[in-house]
Amino acid sequence: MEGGGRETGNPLLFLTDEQLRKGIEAMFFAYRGFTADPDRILTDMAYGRAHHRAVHFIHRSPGGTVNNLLAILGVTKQSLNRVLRALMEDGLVRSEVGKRDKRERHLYLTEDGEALERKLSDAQRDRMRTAYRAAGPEAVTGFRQVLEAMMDQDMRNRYDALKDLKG
Amino acid sequence: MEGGGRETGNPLLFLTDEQLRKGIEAMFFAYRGFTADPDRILTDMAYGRAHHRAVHFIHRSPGGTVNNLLAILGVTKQSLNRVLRALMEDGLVRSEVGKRDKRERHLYLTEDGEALERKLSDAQRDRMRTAYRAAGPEAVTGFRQVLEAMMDQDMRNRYDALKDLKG
DNA sequence: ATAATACGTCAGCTTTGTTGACATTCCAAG
DNA sequence: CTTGGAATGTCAACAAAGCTGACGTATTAT
Repeated sequence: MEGGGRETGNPLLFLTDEQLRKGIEAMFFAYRGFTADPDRILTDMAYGRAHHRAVHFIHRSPGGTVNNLLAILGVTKQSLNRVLRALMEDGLVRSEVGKRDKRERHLYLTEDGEALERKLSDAQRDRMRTAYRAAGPEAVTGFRQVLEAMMDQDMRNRYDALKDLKG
Repeated sequence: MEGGGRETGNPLLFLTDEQLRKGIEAMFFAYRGFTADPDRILTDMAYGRAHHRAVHFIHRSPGGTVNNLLAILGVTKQSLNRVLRALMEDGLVRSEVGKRDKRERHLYLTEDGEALERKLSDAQRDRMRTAYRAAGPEAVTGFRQVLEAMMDQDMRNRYDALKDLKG
């Protein structure tokens, strides 16, 4: 019984398949909650998660180029273009031709775009805040540590690049 | 400056918008990593994430009914049916007419289905294990606490129901 | 001059979700 | 025993959001 413990008083009990499975399922169900509030807001206005992501990251690095955003999101330009076109037609995003390099388009949120971003991130932050508060500061540190260790290297790079912008 | 701190030596610094934003972005990028390995395996065999989820939860509660699975996954029966049909045609899932209630179909993985499940969950567990090991046991506790606090109530119920099966 | 880059766009395909409608089978209550 | 409702399956049609491939057009770099 207690199969596979290499040492007595095993300090690695948190690495059992049971523990890992619980982590996997927690991740699955929690991600649902994580996206639930924005999803509700977005479907009311004929947008989806893709629009949310675009709006979020344009807000995060205003003036970024299309290629830049493409790299962060990891989708094809055709897919992103469809989303950006809709957002620009609806006046939530505007693009400026680059000064140094006129091939580039720099992306910005309009006032309306910022308003939507605030609405979405308020909802998502509220949930996050509630969860953080319930779990406590030490749990939050652990939460972030595990998530960061779970990223692919290139995801980690994208995440770190964003972190450097302000914080 | 340091806007909005209600107390000096504020013990709630982990609840700043900056901290929350980092958590949100960490969640976004980490979920990519979380699904990356299974996704790679699945596209090689013309399956997608939906098939993975079905296989996972059938494995978790063998003999569960279609309705049961529907409740866990939170999709329409039409959507699930398409996935289940493919899995059954390919001999990975079998369904048994209920003994007590013959309207119900009880779902099981075949040997091939179990083999696929193992392949997928091995990949996912490997990543989880690496992340857990890197972060350490205390971080793992915090990770789970925050995730659980982030779930909607009904997600939490589904999660807890699965937990009770074995662990 | 020519090649490469950044961007946009057309067309077509896939996965996975959605509604709505309808048939079948079966349990249970009247 | 009939009938209502539950559980299931299936058809059709559609949408969101991803993909590939091809092509055009500025613009910059070599």
